[in-house]
Amino acid sequence: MNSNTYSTVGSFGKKRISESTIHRLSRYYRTLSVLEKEGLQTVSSKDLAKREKLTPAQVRKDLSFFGSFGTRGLGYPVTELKHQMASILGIDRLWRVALIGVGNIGSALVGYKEFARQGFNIIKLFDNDQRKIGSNHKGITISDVRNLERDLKEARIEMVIIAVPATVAQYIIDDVVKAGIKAILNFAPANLKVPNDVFLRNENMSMELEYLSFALVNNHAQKK
Amino acid sequence: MNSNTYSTVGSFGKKRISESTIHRLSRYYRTLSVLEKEGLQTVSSKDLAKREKLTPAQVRKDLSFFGSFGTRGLGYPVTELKHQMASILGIDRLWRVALIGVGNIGSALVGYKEFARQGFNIIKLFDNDQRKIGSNHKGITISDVRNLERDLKEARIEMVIIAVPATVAQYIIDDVVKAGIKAILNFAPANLKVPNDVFLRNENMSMELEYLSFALVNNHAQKK
DNA sequence: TTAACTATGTGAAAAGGTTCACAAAAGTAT
DNA sequence: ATACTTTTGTGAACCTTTTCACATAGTTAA
Repeated sequence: MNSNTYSTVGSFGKKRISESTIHRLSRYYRTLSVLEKEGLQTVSSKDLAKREKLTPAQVRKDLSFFGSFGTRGLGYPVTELKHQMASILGIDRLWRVALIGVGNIGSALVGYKEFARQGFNIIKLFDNDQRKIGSNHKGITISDVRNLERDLKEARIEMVIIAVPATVAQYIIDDVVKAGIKAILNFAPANLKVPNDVFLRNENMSMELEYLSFALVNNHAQKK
Repeated sequence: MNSNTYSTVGSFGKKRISESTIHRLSRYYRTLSVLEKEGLQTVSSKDLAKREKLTPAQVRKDLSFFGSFGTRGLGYPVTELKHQMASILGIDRLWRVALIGVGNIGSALVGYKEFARQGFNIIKLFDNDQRKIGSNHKGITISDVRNLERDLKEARIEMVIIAVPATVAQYIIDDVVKAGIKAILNFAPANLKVPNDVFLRNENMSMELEYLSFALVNNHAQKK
C-alpha cells in the first residue's frame, strides 16, 4: 500500500481513528520538528519510539492508519513526515481563533508561542470587564463580550478558546454556538453542554497534578 | 464488600488502576463539589454518569476499584463520596509545590485558583532572570534558580511545576531530581528524561487545539 | 551481484478497558 | 408485612488498543 491509496486526505475511509492516536500524532509532529532542527534526514520507528517512550510497533501502526510514509531498510524522511503529520492534523494552515476571558489564564494563552507556531492565530479577544474592553493586549484590542455572536461571525472565527470563570462558561458557550462555531477549547472547570455537531474539548490543568498526587500517595507503579 | 475491606487507603491490593480511571476520579471529585453546593444529599451512578457523559456502569466500576461507597436503592452520599475521592487522590491534605519559570504561563499558574482549592500550595517561585529574582509575585519572593537544589530541599518541596523554555527544561529537571523531588508537572514542550522512580507528567496545551483542528478538517465523528 | 542487514507495514494474538446483565440489597408504597 | 421499585457491585462478554511476529522490500558492503 502506498500513500496514494489515501488520495483524499481527510477522509481516511471508514476507519475510526482513536483519540490516543491523534494525540500521539501531535507528539510526533513536535519531535519531528526537533529532529529536523538537529539536521536529521531520516528517522526510524525505533528512534521515534525511544524519544516518545513508546514501542516501535505503536509508531508504525499509528502512521499506517494514514498511509505508508517510510522506506524499508531506511526509515522515515523527517521533513516529509513532519509535513504529513501537519497535513493530517490540519495545522498546515492558519486557523482564525478567538479567546474569551482575558484574565489570569487567558492572557497567558494569548502570548503562548506554541499556538502561533502551529497555525493557531488568536486574532480576537473578548472580556466583560469595562476596564479591559477597548484596551490593547499584545497588539489586540479587547472586545465587549456582549457583542460576541456578531463579532465572531464578522471576524470569521473558526475556533474559540474559553477562559472565563466556571459560573458564566455555559452562557458564553451558548453564544459561541449561536455564532456557528464548531470547535471550542474550554479551560473553565465546568461540564458544558454543546450540540452534537460542535467539537468541545476540555483542558483541566489540575488533573495532572491530581494524578501526581495519587501516584505519590499510592506509590503507584511507574509506567514502562 | 464494604469500604472497610480497603482499610489501608493507598494500597488497593495488586490491582493496577488505569490512568483513565484516575482522571475520571478527578472529574467525579469536581462534580461532587458542585452537587454538594447544590444541596444534594445523594447521587446515583446514573446521575453522575449523565453529568460526565459516561455510562452508569463505568462510574460504578471506577468506584468499585476502591471500595463500596453506595447504598443500593438509594445511590451514593454526595459529601462522603467527595471526601473519599479526595482521600484516594491524595488531595485531602496540603502539598508543598514549587514553580520554576515565572514567565507567561508560569505567572498565570501561580494565580490559578483550582490548584489552591485542591491543596496544591505553590510556596516557592524560581526564575533565572535577574530582574525578577528578589521581586514579589502574588506574595511570594522569586528565588534564583541557581540555588534550586538547595532551596527545594530547604523548603521541603514535594512537587514541582516546570514552566521554563523547552531549551533549558532538561537542565532544570536534572537539578529538581537531584533535590529528591519525586513528582514533576512539566509545561515545557519537550521530551524530558527522569529516573524511573520519579513521576513526570506533561501538560501540552496545544494538543487539544490540534485535536480540534483534526476533527474539523476530517469532520471526525463526534463521540456518542 | 550477491549476501547480509535493516526497517517497514500489517494480519493475528494479547492485553486492557468498557459495557452488559443480573443477583443482591436497600428503599418505597400499599 | 408484602410486593414492587430502585440502584449498587461485579463477573463475564464485548470491544478497542497495543504488541507481536514475520513477510516484504529496501539499504549497505564487499
